Amino acid sequence: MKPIDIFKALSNETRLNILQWLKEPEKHFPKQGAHLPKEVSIKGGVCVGDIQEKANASQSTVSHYLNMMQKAGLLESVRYGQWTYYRRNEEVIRQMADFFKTEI
Amino acid sequence: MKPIDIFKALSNETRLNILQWLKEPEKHFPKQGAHLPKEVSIKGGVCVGDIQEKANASQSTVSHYLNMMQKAGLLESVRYGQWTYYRRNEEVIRQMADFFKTEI
DNA sequence: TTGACATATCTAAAAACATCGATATATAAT
DNA sequence: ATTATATATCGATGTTTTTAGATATGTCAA
Repeated sequence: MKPIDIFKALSNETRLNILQWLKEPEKHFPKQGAHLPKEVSIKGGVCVGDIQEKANASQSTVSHYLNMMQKAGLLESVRYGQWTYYRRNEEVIRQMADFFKTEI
Repeated sequence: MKPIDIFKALSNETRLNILQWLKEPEKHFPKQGAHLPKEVSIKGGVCVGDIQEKANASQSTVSHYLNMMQKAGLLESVRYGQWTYYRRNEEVIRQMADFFKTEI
């Protein structure tokens, strides 16, 4: 876990929003998983297009955001067909919250 | 409390170090308060010069760092004569840790 | 195989940030 | 008053970040 990369990733309103939206995907992305057959459940994952629509930024920008958040460890991705689903990496987020509490 | 300003302030190794050093001022700044008469105790405060020396950056850079950390709410300052003593704002830091734990 | 769609990557331009030396301000000491 | 010291602010420059359009890659459907 690299705290500075995580802080950088969170230093932007849109990225911070994305992370928070993904806490409750079904609430913030009602049409979530519309593409997926029922038997495939990518729990909590939302595809780039849905995130882009809500984030109101260009496709390349959102893709870039998601990539940097993943590199920082905040998100993880699963590819299903032509879609990439991003979800929170709760383990890292929890570690970071602990780090903040005890080391900052 | 503006989380994004706080994240920005923490997105830099030197600034992150400063905040952590100030958790244990007596440990990291042995000559702390050398200028101060005993009866004036600015608990946990360290002057800019001492911080600069340890941070190994220019005086203007460190002054700027401290100012932005203060604006973000992470630090508070007390002026005593020609010195400005900076110390952590534990209240804000705690709030931020809670925010991270519950909202991120 | 072709065409449509989702996502990633590339490229470039603008905006923001980082950093320092120089200068200003404030206080202290002589 | 002058000088010295501590800190803040200014101004300039180099670096990083942001952002989007264009293009590439990969997948699906006909």
